[in-house]
Amino acid sequence: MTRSRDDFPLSATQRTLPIALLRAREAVMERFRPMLRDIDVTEQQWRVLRVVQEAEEIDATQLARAACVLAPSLTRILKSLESRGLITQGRDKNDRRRTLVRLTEAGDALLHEAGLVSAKIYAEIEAKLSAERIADLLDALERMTDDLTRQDDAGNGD
Amino acid sequence: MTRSRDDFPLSATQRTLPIALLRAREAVMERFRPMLRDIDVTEQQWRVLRVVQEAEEIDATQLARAACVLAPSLTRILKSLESRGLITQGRDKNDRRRTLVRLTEAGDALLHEAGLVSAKIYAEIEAKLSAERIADLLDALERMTDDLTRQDDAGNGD
DNA sequence: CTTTGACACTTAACATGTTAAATAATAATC
DNA sequence: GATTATTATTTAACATGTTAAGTGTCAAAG
Repeated sequence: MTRSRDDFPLSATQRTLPIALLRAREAVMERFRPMLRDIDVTEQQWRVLRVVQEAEEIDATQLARAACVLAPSLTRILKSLESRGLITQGRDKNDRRRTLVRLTEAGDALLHEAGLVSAKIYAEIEAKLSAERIADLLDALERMTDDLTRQDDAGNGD
Repeated sequence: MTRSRDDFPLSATQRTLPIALLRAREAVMERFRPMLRDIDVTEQQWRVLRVVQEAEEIDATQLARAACVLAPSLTRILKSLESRGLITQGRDKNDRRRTLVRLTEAGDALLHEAGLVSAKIYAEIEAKLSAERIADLLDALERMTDDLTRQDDAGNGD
């Protein structure tokens, strides 16, 4: 008799932004995990690959920011992806501190294949929630992120 | 002229639920991290402690679900919290497979102190975003989580 | 009562999160 | 140009995420 996956009472802790955001993200990611597992790529590696793909070439700092991974994690991820032949790392000739990352042909091929599946999954989610609801939610999330990140403690007019 | 921390172009990857939810959560948690660091408790440990506090006594499975941590993580977290004297673990006498977790007095005291700071931070967030916006967002997130988690594949009535 | 299966953790192994410290290269200053 | 500060990345150490396999307990059959 499966009692449903979440039968804990919705107490105060559950009605908070950190938990709600975490649970919502889990619900979404659950649908992508099988695909990621198929191509043997972790969530974080996938985000990194996607950002590199979109940027053609990108340095590690911007990559870390866009893919939402910390620098130490990115170091390990890039090492792993490079050893798998999916990306290449090179030094910026103008600033040799910077690492420039590019997708290899193998990496591009992998993303092309998986991208189709990913798009399909996203379409399924859209079909279930409606594109409008998703757009509204994305807007609200973006606004909140922006409002919280902005450090305009001053006039606080807004 | 601070160019703001995130000046990467809002490309397609950024406009997706997984990334938007991740970034939003980061923006929120950023405000709580100093407090957590003060009391030397990680995010996950904090969630576990909060859930235990609300439940008085709770078994590990429900605890893991409510605190959004996986069973293997919970095992380590409980071991750590127990060694710090914040919680106690006991066996359910009716079902000795189950671990029952309770807060110690020290744990209760810690949560009482930190809870005040936490509430204050949450109030600051509410002041910045408005309680209504947060409530609406929580509703939207809960609905989405529910809609995505529900396995309503037509007939298949559970 | 024994066997089988299901359930509740626990352990193991690897990847990542997180913080602090270390390296290397650039930029600023004297 | 040498010193200092800053920036970009890496390394280290510990905690957690994630999956798979292992262990002990309960429950249903035989």
